Amino acid sequence: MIPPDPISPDPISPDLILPDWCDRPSITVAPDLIGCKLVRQLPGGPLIRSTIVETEAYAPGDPACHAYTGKSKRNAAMFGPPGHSYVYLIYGMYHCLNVVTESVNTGSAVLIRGLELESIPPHLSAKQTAKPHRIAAGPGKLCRALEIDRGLDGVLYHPAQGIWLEYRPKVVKAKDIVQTTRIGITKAADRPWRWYLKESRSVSKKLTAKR
DNA sequence: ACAATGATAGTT
DNA sequence: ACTATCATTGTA
Repeated sequence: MIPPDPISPDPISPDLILPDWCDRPSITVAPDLIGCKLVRQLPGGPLIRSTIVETEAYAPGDPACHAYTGKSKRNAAMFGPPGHSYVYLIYGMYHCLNVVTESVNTGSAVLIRGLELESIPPHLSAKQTAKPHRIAAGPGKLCRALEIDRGLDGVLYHPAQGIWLEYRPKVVKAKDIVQTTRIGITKAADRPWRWYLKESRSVSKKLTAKR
């Protein structure tokens, strides 16, 4: 299918994840994104390549989903075409990055919660001393590391936008992925719509909070 | 356990 | 206009 954007057709890049692949239920796309690459080209800065190690699905009819009560200024991108971003500000200080799933006007997305950076970019080298593998462990932290804010809300995942997705470079087996309940929500907290790479040290939290 | 910090959505 | 809430994080 053709991306509904006025973006010039890109050179043959078989690794690039396109909107059509995201046009499926978030509960299917979320585990499929584990092991895929998120790449960020900072404007006038470094190229940051990373592996997605933790995701959560937010679905139509899901009380925890921002789209649950309908379209608004904040969540408009969720109702847009798949394969685009949805970025929002949370707690007044952190941003969260999503991949919009399913067709226009559906209102579903996958929250990216953890990234493993392939290397530490220069602008983060000061923080490198502590725990480099934790720099993008958590939805707020990864947006800070990749300089993602609402300016990137609703853009197509594509090199031309400075942010894109690539397919898994190698197979990820089901037994290497853990499925648990989602973090930080009160509504529909029992739905097991969070996935993470078992072996990764860049997962925000390994176990779901009890009680 | 809790403060930081501001936009959002629902209520007067 | 007012206010409770919030898909978080770092520090105590």
